[in-house]
Amino acid sequence: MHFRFSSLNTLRHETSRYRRSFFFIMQLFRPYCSATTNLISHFARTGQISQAHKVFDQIPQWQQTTASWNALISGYFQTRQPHLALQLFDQMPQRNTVSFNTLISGFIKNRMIVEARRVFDTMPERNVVSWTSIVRGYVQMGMLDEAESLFWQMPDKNVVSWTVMLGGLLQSRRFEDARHVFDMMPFKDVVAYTIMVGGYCEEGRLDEARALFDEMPKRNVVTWTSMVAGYARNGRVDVARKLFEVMPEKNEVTWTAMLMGYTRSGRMREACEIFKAMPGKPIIACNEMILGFGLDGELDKARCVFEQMRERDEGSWSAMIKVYERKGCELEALGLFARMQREGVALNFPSLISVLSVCASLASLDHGRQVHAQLVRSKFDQDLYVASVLITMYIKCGDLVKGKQIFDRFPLKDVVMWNSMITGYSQHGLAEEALDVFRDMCSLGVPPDDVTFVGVLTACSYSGKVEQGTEIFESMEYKYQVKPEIEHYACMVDLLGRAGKLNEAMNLIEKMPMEPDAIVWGSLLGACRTHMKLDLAEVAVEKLAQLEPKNAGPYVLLSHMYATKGRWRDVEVVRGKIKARSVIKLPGCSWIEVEKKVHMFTGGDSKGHPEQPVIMKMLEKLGGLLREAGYCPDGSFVLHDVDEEEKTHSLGYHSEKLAVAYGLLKVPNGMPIRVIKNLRVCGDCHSAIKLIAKVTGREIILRDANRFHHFKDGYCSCKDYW
DNA sequence: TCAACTCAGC
Repeated sequence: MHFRFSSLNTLRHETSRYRRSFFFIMQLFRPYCSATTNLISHFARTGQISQAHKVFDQIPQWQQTTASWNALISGYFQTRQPHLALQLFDQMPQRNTVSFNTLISGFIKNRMIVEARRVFDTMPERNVVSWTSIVRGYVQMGMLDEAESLFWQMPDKNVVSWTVMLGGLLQSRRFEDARHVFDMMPFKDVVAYTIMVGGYCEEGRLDEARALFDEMPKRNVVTWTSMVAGYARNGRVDVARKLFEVMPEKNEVTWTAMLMGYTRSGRMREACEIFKAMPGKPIIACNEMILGFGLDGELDKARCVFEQMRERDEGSWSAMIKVYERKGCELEALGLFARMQREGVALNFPSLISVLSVCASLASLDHGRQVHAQLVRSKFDQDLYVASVLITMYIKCGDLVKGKQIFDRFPLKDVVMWNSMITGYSQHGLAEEALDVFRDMCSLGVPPDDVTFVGVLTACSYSGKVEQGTEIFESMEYKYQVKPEIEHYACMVDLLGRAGKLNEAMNLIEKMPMEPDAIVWGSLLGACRTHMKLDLAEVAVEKLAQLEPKNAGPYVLLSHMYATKGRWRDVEVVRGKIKARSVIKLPGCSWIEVEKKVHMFTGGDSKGHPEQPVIMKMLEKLGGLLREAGYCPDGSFVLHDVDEEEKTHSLGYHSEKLAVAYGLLKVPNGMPIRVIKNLRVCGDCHSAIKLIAKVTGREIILRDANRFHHFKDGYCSCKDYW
């Protein structure tokens, strides 16, 4: 390239021409300048920070506006790299107030309030945004006092500043103060109103929310959605629906809120209708459907939704896993968890929790350990909640030592963790240990909650500590400020009943401040059966018949009691009632089989029974497996035990024992089986497992409160392990 | 370029 300057004049002329054209070009490129800034900020906003930086590096320096620097800094904050953002800030050729504001809000986004405050204190000049940002920072950190003091110091406030403060007050449930601030606002826009409405809704103060909603001069989608969600969340689904129908405009969130109203109240028919009509079907809505179907027992439909999703997030996986866990499909849950990892989905909190629960109910220490290892790797194991679930898992799997180890590792325990340990010990019948933990907890000043007392009372009940249990029960309210709920009364009925103090148990029931439920009466009935107290048993059975008209279990128990007493006429009468209640008919079963199976569901055990359909499915699967093994060639199967004393076919498998038996079948071959449930291994359970060991040719080791039970070749040997 | 609002998960 070469230049030809003919003369100085020309040179001058040329130069000015060049200068003119330079400004002309600048003029031309000004939109281009803002276009690159836009591009950078777009990439930065969407988390593509490397793209943003690449564009920034490629453009000439004159295009690197302060705005583009700011955008880049904001991007680094957004991608959680505050150090890089700060580095960039230091390199900036010139900074404006926006740059400082970007820094403040960036630090706040990364929950670095101290750094944000430092910037705020040292920046050359502050505007409303700076003030609002820092107030918002304190609100976000829950430091409301700081937020308030700064808010009132603000030289001038705009709607946003007021709104931020209002949000903070509502967030910490200071409704009266919030209302005061709201009334003081010189100008209220839709957002301010919406926040107020949303705050009331969140608290369940629907009438106040509605009053404000009706009074608003203008509403937007968010306002409508808040109101609909408020009604939907608080069990007023039909009101929510009415509002939903008349909304001028709906978005994904609105639809999802409405859907949730139905799924949460178990109204799946309506939920389906909404889901079908919903445009776009966002992931959250799909996840909600999975949970709704699943917890309603429709596992296939839940899975169908899961499989049909175009895109899944970790919530979808955890929802499906949780559903399997809750419905007793442990292997399915583990299988899905494995697939999740194969497909490269990041481990996430809820699914790890579900899987741990699965390990606990499978009592599979091996799986449990594997999950534990993953928890350690992903650093989730430091979480107090996770640790509590881990403790429960180890204890349920019979590894009390490991459970205790984890428990001891946390110097600061929350009530949930204390409860895990107490409940764990009590389920093993280790009353002294449970009570020790309870005492430690109290002496450290951790206030026990309702769950604590269920654990403690159960421990007393299992170990026959009547006086101690009674004393604790009576001190609950005045000493610990925990109001006894129905489950505590049930524990007490169980405690007194087991100890043979049936009249006292009955007195307690009569004095209960609430209406006794099936669990309470069931506890009494169980105790009556143990102590052959017929008159009270009859009362309990009548009550149970009213509460659960379709449940034949109590009558079956009563018929056994009559049979024991030789009152055969009464047996016949009760038998009629059983038949009338045996509405479940399995294919290939005679009525008498059904009667027995119905008894299996409820087992006459004092503890409540899980969902019948799940047990039905278990029975069917178990039956199929046994049939395949040629054990029951006639197509029927009855796992029964002959009670030698009473000469009756007493089917004592309550659902949980059956679950144990079924769980055994699902553990893959070649894996050692260890089972511990919160039950003592008794004769009937033994025979079921013996049968399974024989049919499947497997060696099974079962562990209960005191012993190892070793099942092999249809025989069982026991040995103490303490 | 920076500041406010609605739908989950234990």
